[in-house]
Amino acid sequence: MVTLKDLAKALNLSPPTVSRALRDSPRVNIRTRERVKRRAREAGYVPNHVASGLKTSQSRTIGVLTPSINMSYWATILEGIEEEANRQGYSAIIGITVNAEEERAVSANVTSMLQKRVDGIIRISHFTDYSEELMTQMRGRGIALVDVEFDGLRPPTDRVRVECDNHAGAYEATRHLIDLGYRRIGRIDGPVEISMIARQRRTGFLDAIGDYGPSAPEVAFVQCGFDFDTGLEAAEQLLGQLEPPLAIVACSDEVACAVFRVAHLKGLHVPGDLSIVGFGNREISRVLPAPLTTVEVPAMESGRLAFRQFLEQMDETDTLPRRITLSTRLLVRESTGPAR
Amino acid sequence: MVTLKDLAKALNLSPPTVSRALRDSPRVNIRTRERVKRRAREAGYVPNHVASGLKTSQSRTIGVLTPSINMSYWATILEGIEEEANRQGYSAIIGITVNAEEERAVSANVTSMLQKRVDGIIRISHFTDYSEELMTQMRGRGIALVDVEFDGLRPPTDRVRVECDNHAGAYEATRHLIDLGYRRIGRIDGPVEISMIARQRRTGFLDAIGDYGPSAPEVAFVQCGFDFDTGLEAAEQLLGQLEPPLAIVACSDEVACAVFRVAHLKGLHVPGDLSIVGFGNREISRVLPAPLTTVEVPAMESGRLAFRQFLEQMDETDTLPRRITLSTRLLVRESTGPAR
DNA sequence: TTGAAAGCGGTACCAA
DNA sequence: TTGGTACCGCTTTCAA
Repeated sequence: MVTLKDLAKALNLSPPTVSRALRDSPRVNIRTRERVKRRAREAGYVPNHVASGLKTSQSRTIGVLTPSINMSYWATILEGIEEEANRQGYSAIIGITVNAEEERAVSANVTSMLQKRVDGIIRISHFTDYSEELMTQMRGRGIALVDVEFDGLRPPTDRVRVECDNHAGAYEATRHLIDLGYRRIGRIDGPVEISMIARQRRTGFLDAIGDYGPSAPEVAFVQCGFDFDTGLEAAEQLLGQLEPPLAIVACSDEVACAVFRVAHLKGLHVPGDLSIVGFGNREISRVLPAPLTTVEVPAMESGRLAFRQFLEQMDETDTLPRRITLSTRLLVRESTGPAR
Repeated sequence: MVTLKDLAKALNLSPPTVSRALRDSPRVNIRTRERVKRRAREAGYVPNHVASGLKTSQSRTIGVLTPSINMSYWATILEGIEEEANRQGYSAIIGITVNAEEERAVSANVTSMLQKRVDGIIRISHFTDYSEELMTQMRGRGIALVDVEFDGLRPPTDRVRVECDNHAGAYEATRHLIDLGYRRIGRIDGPVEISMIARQRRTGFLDAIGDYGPSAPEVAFVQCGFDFDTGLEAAEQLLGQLEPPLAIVACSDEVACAVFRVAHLKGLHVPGDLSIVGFGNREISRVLPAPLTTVEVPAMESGRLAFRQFLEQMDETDTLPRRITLSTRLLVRESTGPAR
């Protein structure tokens, strides 16, 4: 396995010179540079990033903490991070931090990332902040921190956050149904006791309703998680009422699917008998028998942006805390139609 | 930032002793060990894996090449790898290698992985093998190679492969429909010109039909990719026929969704007017208005297994090439019913 | 423009 | 059971 030293010997140069040449330093004669690079290529030399990282204390590696890589929303954010990181010559190591035991998982993963000397950590959709202990460690090591879609009730205000505009998204989705003429609208909320995102979406919904003043439609509320299974129960509650709503705003695409399913079981036609709006534009919403009207969130873009925020932090001497909110967009498809 | 040397000084010990103590070497007095470890904890010492990696030339990092992290099948495999890797104290760095330019993407990613001195590379669902150049590099560096769901027509026979039993899966799915009494079955094949998996599934289908001898049902074939969009066209072809089949075996869940969609547009009831079987048990198949009968493939398990195969290779002096095939299982849900 | 020496933070080897 | 020394592969002074 050829090393930089080997190269130097073969070329009759010193290691520092070869090192500089390989990095295109102007302090090396241009012809020497070419000679070195050609030789390196011929010899199949592969620079050892762990060695250079040791010296420079820059690993060109970031850690990414995510609740899952198997749900398209988070996975898409992850993909954005990954893509941008690779483009910039960084690698990402991923830690999966299942919600159930977020704290412990985070701690274990962060420890491992610290050992690998990551330059920064990006965290997707977490509920609780890092422990004080971890924060001390990370600050002491100058690790750049970015949060994407932080979902806890007390988001960290001293750092950089990237998120999408849940309020506006829910507002627009609701408005869409009202404009279609619905006078009685069902709302399936997310887990508002724990989730900031669920709250923002609810508020968006309520504000849309409120903005219609006295002519605002009547509202029926139920609540569940963001997932399909709890969504099923919520949908049954809502559609099991004596006079069920003819239009429903769900807190997520998964829950919208659940509504769809229950409607199907009850022989309700979508959108003829029931209009449904989801949230997220997950892949699934596009491939349903009747594609879902939903709120598109720029997940990939938010991942890319998060990485760029990390890079900026690396350059800055001190970072000013900030929050970046990405706009959403309503996608009208086939699950909503005019009220009869 | 406290280093091992700092610790040694503070404890009045030599660095080697501290190093051993931290790794629980029996060559260190048990009481010294405890003392060292306690002190390390108090001091907030975090071992530097990049330094130790430099010395031991073991990075405890693997590279994973995947076409996407955003489609549940591959993402699930990835999750399995990731999970098992973390459990064993490894990290994974991920390279996304879009099909369109697989070769170039692979090469760029592998180069970056080599620079990071990964101990091995696991590759998910690729069509073409590594270039000779890369193979030489990787062999020279003793990098352990594992393939999961290699999909090319000429799979590498000199390495370790993990895959699921596509043939048996398709066989069982087909048999299921025949047993339900269908006498005319539609088949939507995957991209058999390029994909081994598509071929295996087709063969499974054909063998199931063939095994019924003279009483075998009639068959109508169309073909597309594994994705929803091309599936749409295929489904239209099949269901647009004068006498369309009443049961369809699709090459993937995405394509099955497309069939569902087209059936919906034509006012066909599933499974009343049309039975559909998918392949993959992607999340989506579970949350459709009528959940899909499909073939479950143990994706998570195959990821875990792939990592374990990597670990075994690390231990072995020379690896014997092998192929490990995981069984599939038919999940009967609501998209199939008896023929009328 | 180039090179010598030192060191990044650990670990392996050998000696004590 | 412990310590001294060298070294992993590269980069950063500083001097030539």
